[in-house]
Amino acid sequence: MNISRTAGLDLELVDVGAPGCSPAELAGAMSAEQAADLARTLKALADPARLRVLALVAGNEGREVCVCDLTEPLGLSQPTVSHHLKVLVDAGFLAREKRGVWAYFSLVPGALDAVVTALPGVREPSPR
Amino acid sequence: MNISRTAGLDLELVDVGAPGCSPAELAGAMSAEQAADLARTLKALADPARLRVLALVAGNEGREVCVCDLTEPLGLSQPTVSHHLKVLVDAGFLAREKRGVWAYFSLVPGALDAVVTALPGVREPSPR
DNA sequence: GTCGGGCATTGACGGGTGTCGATACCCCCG
DNA sequence: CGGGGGTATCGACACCCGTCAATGCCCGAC
Repeated sequence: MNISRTAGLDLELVDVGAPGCSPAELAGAMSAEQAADLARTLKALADPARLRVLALVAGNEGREVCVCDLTEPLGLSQPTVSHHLKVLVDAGFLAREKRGVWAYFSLVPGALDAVVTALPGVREPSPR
Repeated sequence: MNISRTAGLDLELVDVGAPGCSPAELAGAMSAEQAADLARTLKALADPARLRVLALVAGNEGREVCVCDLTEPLGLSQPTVSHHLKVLVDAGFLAREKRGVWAYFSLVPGALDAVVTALPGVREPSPR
């Protein structure tokens, strides 16, 4: 869950010396590791159930949300919901706090914004 | 199996005092269609090769980019690159303009920003 | 200690996806 | 008109992913 990396988009020049269709080299390349990292994070978001989980948690910031609160609105079994929650926690979008028998989940502030900032060609979110 | 959402549910009578699953409905729900739609769009982004394609196209806004420009920096075969480009075009992120034998690709303005604003719990981008 | 219940993990299954080679398409140039 | 070259499509393969039932784990209640 290390998506709290510096979300600055550092562009690097790629060295394409071989002759292709155009002699000029392409700018704005994204490194393979950077792309794989971003893709992994986006894959965690690219699921209807997980998006709905995030929306539900985001819409109840004051009140904490546990697993059994989610199974019914999502229409999924408890193991499936638990699986999605684990994916979101591992991706750094949610925080799990286990109090007694219940597990409460909350949004990790700035996690979504970090993804947005890392996207190529997206305007920066409004500062502050 | 749980569509027993009887009308006239008392939204204000939320028993937040009791721990565990509260009987009240959660706020901030995202419709299933809305979630599926967003997820489909995000799946188009959640791939290292496609992210690199977007970065390459975004970094060369002035100059148009064709398929053969991308195969080498990506290290993928031409059919695979063509496939990824099709996915991005179908998702609305890229525009294809075929001039003669060559196919030139360019970013669709605002497509990425639209995704960002549809994300739950993300700040709005500055309208500049 | 024993029981009950909320949550996580496992195993299995079906469907989706990225990748490539081969091939078809199609437009420009001799 | 025929050939060449850039693209798109097809078929096949391996792999990953979402889902559930069954099961295990662990904490609080009695």
